[in-house]
Amino acid sequence: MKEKVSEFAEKVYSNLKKVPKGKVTTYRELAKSINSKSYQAIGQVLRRNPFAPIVPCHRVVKSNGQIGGFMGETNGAAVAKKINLLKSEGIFVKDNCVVDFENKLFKF
DNA sequence: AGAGCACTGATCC
DNA sequence: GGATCAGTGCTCT
Repeated sequence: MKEKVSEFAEKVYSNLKKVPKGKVTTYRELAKSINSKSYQAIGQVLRRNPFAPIVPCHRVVKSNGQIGGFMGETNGAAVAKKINLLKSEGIFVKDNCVVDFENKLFKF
């Protein structure tokens, strides 16, 4: 796979890295901040994530506070790990939903 | 060129 | 409240 990414992906990663620890963001806010309406494209790019350890893709959740997916799995061990990671950052997740999501939500 | 996707909003029941 | 349809832009095959 290529480590090169398009401008779109670059913006996504750039904005995502701006999210402070202990906070989460949504695909919607992220897409809007990069002037794009394609939320799926965000997921697509993050899924292929060429900067896996560099970009905190686990800090991105759905607009309703649900986890969404992780490493290509909408629900599974990968998601469980994502939840565990968030928990380490002070973000608790219950039933695939972020606890006190609105408070943890980071807005650009 | 075509299909798929880690989504969302609107619509329908 | 849940299920389904449509729209959307980008990546992969």
